[in-house]
Amino acid sequence: MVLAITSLLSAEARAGNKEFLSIMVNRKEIAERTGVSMTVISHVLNNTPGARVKNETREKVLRVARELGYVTNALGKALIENKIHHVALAINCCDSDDDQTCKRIIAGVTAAAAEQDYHVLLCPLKSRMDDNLASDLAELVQSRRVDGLILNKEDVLTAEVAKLAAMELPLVLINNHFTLPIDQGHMLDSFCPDLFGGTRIATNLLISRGHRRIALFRSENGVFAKENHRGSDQRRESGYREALNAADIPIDRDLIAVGDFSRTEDIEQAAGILSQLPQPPTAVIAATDAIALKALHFLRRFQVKLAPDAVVGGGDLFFRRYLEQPFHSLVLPWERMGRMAFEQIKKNIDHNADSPGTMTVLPVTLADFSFKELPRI
Amino acid sequence: MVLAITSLLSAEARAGNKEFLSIMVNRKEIAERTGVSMTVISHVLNNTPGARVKNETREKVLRVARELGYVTNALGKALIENKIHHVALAINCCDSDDDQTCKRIIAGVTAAAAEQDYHVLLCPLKSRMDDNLASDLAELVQSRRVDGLILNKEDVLTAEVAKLAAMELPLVLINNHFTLPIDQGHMLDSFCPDLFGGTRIATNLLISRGHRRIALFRSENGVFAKENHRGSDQRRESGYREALNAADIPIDRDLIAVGDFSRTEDIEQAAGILSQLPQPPTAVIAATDAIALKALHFLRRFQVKLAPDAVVGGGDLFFRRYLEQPFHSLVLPWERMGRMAFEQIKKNIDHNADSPGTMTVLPVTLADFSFKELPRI
DNA sequence: TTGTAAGCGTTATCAA
DNA sequence: TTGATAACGCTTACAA
Repeated sequence: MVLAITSLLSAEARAGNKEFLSIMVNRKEIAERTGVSMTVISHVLNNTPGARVKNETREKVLRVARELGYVTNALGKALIENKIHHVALAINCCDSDDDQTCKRIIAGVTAAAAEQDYHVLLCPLKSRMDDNLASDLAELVQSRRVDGLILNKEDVLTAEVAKLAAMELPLVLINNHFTLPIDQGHMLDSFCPDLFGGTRIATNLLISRGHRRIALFRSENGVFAKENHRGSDQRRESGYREALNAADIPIDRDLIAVGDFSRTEDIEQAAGILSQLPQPPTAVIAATDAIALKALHFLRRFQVKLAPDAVVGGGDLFFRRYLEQPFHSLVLPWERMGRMAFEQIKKNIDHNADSPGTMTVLPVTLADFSFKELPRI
Repeated sequence: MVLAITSLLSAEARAGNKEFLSIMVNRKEIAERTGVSMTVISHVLNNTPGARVKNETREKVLRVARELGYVTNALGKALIENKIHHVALAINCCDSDDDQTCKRIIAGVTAAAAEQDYHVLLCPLKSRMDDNLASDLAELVQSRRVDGLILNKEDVLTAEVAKLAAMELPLVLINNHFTLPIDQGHMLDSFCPDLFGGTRIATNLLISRGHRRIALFRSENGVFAKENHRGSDQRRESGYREALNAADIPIDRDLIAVGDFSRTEDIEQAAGILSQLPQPPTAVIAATDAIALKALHFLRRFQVKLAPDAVVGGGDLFFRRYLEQPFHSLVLPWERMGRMAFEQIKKNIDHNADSPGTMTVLPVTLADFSFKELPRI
């Protein structure tokens, strides 16, 4: 049931309105009204550096342009300059709707773009569906709708990225490092959070609180994990191991839960297994606050109770502060990565001589959060 | 600290690569290789209805186009058709980062747009800052970067929307009904959730569980609330009152908490006041799950304990199911609204004769969620 | 069935 | 300091 109310206003009453298209002004009109040529008008409106225009003429043009409400047609301009000042941001917004990653990356990219008079075209991606990813995205550039691509997809097939890379179009990756085998040496600009360092920090925190049985919820991305040895969850596990090793705590494989934790069932199952261990964990590290919350929930149901500060999630989602059992979280620098990704693509667009390609790893920190603020009840 | 690794690959090794721009093919090239005129090529590539092209010619053109990897330049086409097949979605993504509204609207709009070969330009809005909103958005259309505008902003100044409306450009509103005074009769296409009905449902649910002291957290939007009598929180309060009246429960103004609940402090303060009442509430209704969670948190600190099913939030955020004290939530039809908004703007763009304008109210439902699944611990 | 040519709104080259 | 004129890549009368 949808309630719709239609305005009763008669067609005649609105008849005087011109269509918006018909009131759109072009430079020919300015030329006619000012008696100035297109060339000069162009110089005035673009403030062409090094073009001398008599002050009187300039002001006349500007005045008429303002009077007519003239706005430059970006398409005409783009056609000749071969730059429309748009970039595409390809990102998955729909799935795993329980975090803020996508919003924060979008915020970073659009903010940086706005500062340089760029606009952002949004291409929603489906999780783990790469059918025509490369060609769909390439087409956006080839049709000149955008000048370059920012691709945020962790679990993209290497072959698809390779296709894009081969096209030599302005491209920047987020959450995905792309490197061809060392002897071919091609590298794409990319930005990733330092999940190794972040997880080490998280693990160290828990160790410093006296925990020795720390469970790690670590995703397994199937085919993607197999072909990419630098997969994000591998990096997480390395950080975890590094911290335990440094503290001389033996690694117990049973504490490392592996599954597709975008599926709640997998979290429940992992929690069940952990709870059955002879010595269940006393602390938990999870990739996201969503996984942490669910893990905590299911562990509770399986009678495993953790201290409120014995959990570290990721993403610093607001809700973790207002739980009866609040927990720690890693701050992932999504906005900053978005900003940097735009700034890099802008460079690639401007000097389209291809640069060497840089892979950038950004620091992950522990969210500050005092548990004293929130006494347990 | 940012760790950056630059590829060691020498410039020479990559020297053979052509710039992507130089490999871009145009129709002149197809014409040369096939010996066919631009006209025919155009007919073939566009499948112009009612154009007869010899099959042999058609296949030759298609083959060469494919061989060359030809992609139509959308700018050239748009310049002449005066349609670029882009729409702008103006929406606030950054602030109040604790809900999914923005993501879900984006998902709806982009999905519907993709079905009709449209692309979406994202314009991030700042909360309550309307400086040049109308002229900034209008400029997107006037510069022909987009064919129309979808504006999602609840607390926009009426004057700014009126400016946009006056320009008669393709425009659709989400979360904002715009109506000029009845004698002027102008109405814009708009889509809103039925917050009146939704809140009535929520209130009825709590009444049916035996609650008679139901607190309502209802936002006050300052200047916007004053100038707009149909503000969303007014509609919420009406639904609440309607349900109580129908059940013959007297309305106690003390139970209606008013504040700017995007600020956590306001929630804390409201919870404090509610807890001091001679008869504190036994149930709570809040606009969003985020507010509900925080309200619950602070009420708990003020020693007010509610039953797990005595709270109704909004937005059906995942976390509410995994709390020690899970709660109900209203499902707001954001994707659907996004879809409908796109479909409407598409119509407005195509038949740009202006239509009467329709305001559409979409049903809000109670999220299904069985508390039996989750025994209290 | 195919081709010629004008035009969409801009910038750029070159001359005046 | 200004102005013709030719691009840019495409569509579309109109002609052949």
